[in-house]
Amino acid sequence: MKTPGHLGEVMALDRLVHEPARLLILAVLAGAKQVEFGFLENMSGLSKGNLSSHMSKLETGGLVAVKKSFRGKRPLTELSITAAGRRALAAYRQQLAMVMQELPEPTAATKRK
Amino acid sequence: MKTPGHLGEVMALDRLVHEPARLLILAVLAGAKQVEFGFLENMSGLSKGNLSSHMSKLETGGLVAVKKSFRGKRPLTELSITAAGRRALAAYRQQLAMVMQELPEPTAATKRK
DNA sequence: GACTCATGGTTTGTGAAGCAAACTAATTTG
DNA sequence: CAAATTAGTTTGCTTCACAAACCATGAGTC
Repeated sequence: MKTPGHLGEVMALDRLVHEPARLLILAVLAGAKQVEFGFLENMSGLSKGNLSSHMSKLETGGLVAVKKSFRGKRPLTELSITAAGRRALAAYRQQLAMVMQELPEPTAATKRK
Repeated sequence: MKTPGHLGEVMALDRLVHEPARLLILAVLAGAKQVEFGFLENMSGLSKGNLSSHMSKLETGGLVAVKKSFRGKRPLTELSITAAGRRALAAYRQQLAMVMQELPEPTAATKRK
């Protein structure tokens, strides 16, 4: 037996995108051409360390491009979303939409404080 | 600086619910009073082992109640969602809805095959 | 010039998580 | 009675996410 409706889609969610910290990063990147590391750090509340490691995973997965350069004499890391990243995000969004259709609306029983 | 809109909500998602396998379990349980272990196993495609461990986590978290008995001479494990489980699922659903508002709609650039 | 502090990250360490495979135990079947 | 099925649990392995430590450069400042 298989799961009814589109609920089974939930098992196919892309874990690289599904992780909250990375989903946040991707969503921010989707709204800009290029974003600095430090901006993302402030925006997300992630520590530099965690941001760095999530960034590397997204880069390895090909969802994000990382460009390292210098601003004056200081290092500057900028991130941008790739075409594959946009596709992955769109696919994730779509699967999520189907999953949400199957989740029950809050009822009177669940609404009480 | 904080993240704009409701995007920051993504970092507050309940990890116990966010895990796909458990979300699937909760969604199924939300649609029935009581469900047998074996039914859930078939429905989800999870191995008994994985199902057992996710079940334990949900039980420990108080989102699910587990009732062990016998059917004839064989063990029978039945799961049901608790009130806390329904609330957690509803809260998750709601946060997810806010996150999805912020995710970009697929555009022409991402739509091509 | 030696110290300290800030900037911009990367590396390392650790506890927890998810999954597959092995195991337990009872029962039914050949 | 041996083999296979049912119904789960336990164990072991690999990966993960996060925090803390670390590294390198630059800018005061005494």
